[in-house]
Amino acid sequence: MREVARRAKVSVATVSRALRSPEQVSPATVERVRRAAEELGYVYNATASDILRGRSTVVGLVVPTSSSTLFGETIHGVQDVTAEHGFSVIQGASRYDDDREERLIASLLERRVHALILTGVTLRNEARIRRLAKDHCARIVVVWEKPKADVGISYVGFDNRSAAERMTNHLIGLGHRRIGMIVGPYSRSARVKHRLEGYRDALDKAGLPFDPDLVVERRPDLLEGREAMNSLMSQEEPPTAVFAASDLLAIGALKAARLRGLSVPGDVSIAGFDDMNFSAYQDPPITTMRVDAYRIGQLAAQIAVEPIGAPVRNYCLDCDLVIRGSTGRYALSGATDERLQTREENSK
Amino acid sequence: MREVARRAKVSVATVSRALRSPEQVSPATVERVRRAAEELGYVYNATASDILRGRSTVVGLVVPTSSSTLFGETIHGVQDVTAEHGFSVIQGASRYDDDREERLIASLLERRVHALILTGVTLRNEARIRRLAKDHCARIVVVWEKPKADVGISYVGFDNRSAAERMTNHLIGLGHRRIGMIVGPYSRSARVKHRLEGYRDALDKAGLPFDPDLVVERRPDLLEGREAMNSLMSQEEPPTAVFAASDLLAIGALKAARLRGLSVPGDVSIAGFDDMNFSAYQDPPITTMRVDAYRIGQLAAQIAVEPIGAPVRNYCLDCDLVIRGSTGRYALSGATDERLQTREENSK
DNA sequence: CTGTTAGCGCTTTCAT
DNA sequence: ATGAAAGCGCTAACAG
Repeated sequence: MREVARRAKVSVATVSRALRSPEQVSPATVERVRRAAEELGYVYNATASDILRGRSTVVGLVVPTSSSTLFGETIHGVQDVTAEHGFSVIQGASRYDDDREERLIASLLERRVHALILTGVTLRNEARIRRLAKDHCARIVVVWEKPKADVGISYVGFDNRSAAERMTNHLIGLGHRRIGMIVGPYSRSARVKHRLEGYRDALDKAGLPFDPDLVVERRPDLLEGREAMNSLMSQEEPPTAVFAASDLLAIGALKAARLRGLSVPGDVSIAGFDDMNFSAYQDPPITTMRVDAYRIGQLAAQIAVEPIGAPVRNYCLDCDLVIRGSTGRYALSGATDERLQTREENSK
Repeated sequence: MREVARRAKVSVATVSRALRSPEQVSPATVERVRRAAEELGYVYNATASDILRGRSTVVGLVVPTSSSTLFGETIHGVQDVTAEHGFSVIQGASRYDDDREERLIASLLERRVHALILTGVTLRNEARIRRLAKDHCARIVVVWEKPKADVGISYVGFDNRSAAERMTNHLIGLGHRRIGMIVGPYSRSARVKHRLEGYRDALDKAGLPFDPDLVVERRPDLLEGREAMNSLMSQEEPPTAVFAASDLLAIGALKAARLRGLSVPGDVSIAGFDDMNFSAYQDPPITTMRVDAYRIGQLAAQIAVEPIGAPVRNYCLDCDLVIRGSTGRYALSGATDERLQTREENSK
């Protein structure tokens, strides 16, 4: 900038003004400065500006994994809105690891992010986050989850408990009485814990017994879904329907069913959660709970870019039950056997 | 920091030293400073440090989309390696849009990133990037692509052309003579263009005619894959095998085949590219070309964190042909008809 | 309209 | 081992 000033024969202050608020400077000077900057290949230093003005135009975003089409939509939502406001996004993936998440948050704070968008709150980090919010040094937004109402933190989420209850009710309504559940790490993530609670509530209200053997906790990925399904279906009295708390697990479960020669939904129904883009493309397409991941990102970013003192905001979004081919009535067996055989021929 | 200094009754310089290089300070003072910092809830400001030292510990990463399990792996690779070196990652998604990409790169440069990791080079931005590399203001790494050798830019990629040629040869080897191709935006992305070239080369070498009607250009997503397949199979003389230049397109194509009552690979073979985690979970599992996306990210990050003056480095990785159930010999029809019918019953 | 000056939070000589 | 002072690239307040 100094060089630009010298070349344009003005002071650095004028250069700054010409570039950032041209209306304060005479057109001729603006033009001269612009040309000088151009010729020297000068690029503005946003960091220096931030530091001087004691603010920051970066937001930090922590997701469980970057390798998910779902959180990817949230990321896009965040990027689109922040970009409009001239913010950049530093992103990190916790990979479902507490230590990594902690290090990530620490490094984001050292970068002096204006806001922190966190996907969920782990039990371990909850206290810490609350302290951060207190210190008012950064805005905090929790997404994909609706924390207990009294926390005083902004969030953009939906009611995981009631959504899971609705899905379970769908299966109960189809006549299923033994319903298995495959869940992510509920001991770590409130989001997942609430889904499990919704499942239990639905069973309770329908007067069905809760059988802990029917609940399997796994890391949310395809292979784990497959293994979980195998372990469920190997039981003495296997479930007739399985509710996977994420579509990733559901797709894995579907694969396991296929390899075992089970027809879906003829022999066993499978339901997912999230409505990932892939879910409609499975065979059969997967019944799931649609969540507007992009919208979550947009709203979170809107909250994030507000000034530090702005009020806490909460959005609780709706989600939609999307009924597709992977769930069906219990016990219309009979024709199943024959279908089963050809099925095995078809699949690898 | 000033406050910490006051509380510990030392100068700011000592605070800095005590925190960053404790060996230069007496243990007692270090302890006093540490405690003071703790009590005041002081957090280090990495940005200020960067600006003073005239360097930067942030790298910029531009991917086509954040919503892809594949680029997600690359992102993880980058994050893991950069984190080890104390760098943060500002990430953006171009969404296959030139303007957005340009704005993104501009904003990253204003943040004074130490390095820029770019997924591919668009024709439009190639000149610009070359200029950036010349200016030596940031390290540039191109990933997922092997640019023309003479460019003088670091890259971590693989030979898209020869990989596509191998896949096409696989199909030819199975007896296919009419092979369709569904490609991403090859007019924009060299990566995609090379895949198309590989396909053509394979046809040429096998003495098969190139029929432009058999090549469909689409945005790489599921729905477009489905539509592309429909348009290919509606032709008067449809292909007996389809090579989709990404697994996303292949999965979409598979869905289209299913809905049309076509058996895969009985009636038509489908091959993909990338080996996304979902591909093995389709029915039938998809034959594809495996790319080590995580490794690409790791290597790119290693190059990125090197000092500005460090040499240009190039890595050309291998990829593996993974043969699964979606490709098969041409013309073993006959049994197909009957299979077809049950298939229609099964799928929704 | 433009220049001068002070200073953001930190690190690094250079003294002591 | 510690402190004083200069300065990174930029902007805001104040003068002119």
